[in-house]
Amino acid sequence: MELHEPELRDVPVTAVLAALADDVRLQIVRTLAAGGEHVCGTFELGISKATRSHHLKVLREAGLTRTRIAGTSRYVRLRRDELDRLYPGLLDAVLTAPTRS
Amino acid sequence: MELHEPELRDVPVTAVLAALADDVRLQIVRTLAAGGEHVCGTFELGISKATRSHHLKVLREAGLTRTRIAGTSRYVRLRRDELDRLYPGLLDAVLTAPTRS
DNA sequence: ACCGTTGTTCGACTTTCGTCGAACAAGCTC
DNA sequence: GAGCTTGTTCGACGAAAGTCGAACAACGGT
Repeated sequence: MELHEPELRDVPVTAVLAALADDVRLQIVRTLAAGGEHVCGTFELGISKATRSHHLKVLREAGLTRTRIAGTSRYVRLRRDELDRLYPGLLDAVLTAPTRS
Repeated sequence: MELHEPELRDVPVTAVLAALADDVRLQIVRTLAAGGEHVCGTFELGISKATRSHHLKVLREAGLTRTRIAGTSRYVRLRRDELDRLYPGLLDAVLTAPTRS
């Protein structure tokens, strides 16, 4: 399986912002921001696995996450260092924002 | 004319991000970031005035801009101080991003 | 009062997006 | 290999967003 993980500098800012402008994806990012790798299936999102797969794809193709395949599972992690370097303050601003349901 | 200009803290982060996640609106924000007030009609956007009006409304209702009415013109300005206070780094990160396209 | 300017609002249309069930692919275990 | 688990892909659907022309409203000037 070929995973499309673009260079962050090749992704339009608007695509990065659009990826973050969704409640479900923001919840995923918040979870990932705790650090480390997370298995796709362990997110508590209240959506179908098809939709979860879709959102994770959006995040990955926006350059926000990286995915490692191991067996039947996929381990996702936030590309925090790269994000902080290219968009300093962005992630922090989004993550420290109040979690209005 | 009643202008809807919400308190920034009452706007969901996702709405702020969504407002910024559009090329036309980002161009408007970049122009406004130069400082001062700008008359609606002076933006060079290559779109119809109906569409321009729509985008300015989105920005205003996302808490990003403030509009002052004077005669038949409207003067728009960026709510930079409030934005920097509530989302430190966000605007800078977006504005310093390469202007691809 | 008339006309031009400025900007909003109203359909209408097209495209994009979020969502799901079903089918599929790949791996693990027995 | 059979069966289970994990996750993606494929339509399909409804909702939302971007776009426009046309109509409208408000103001200013002559």
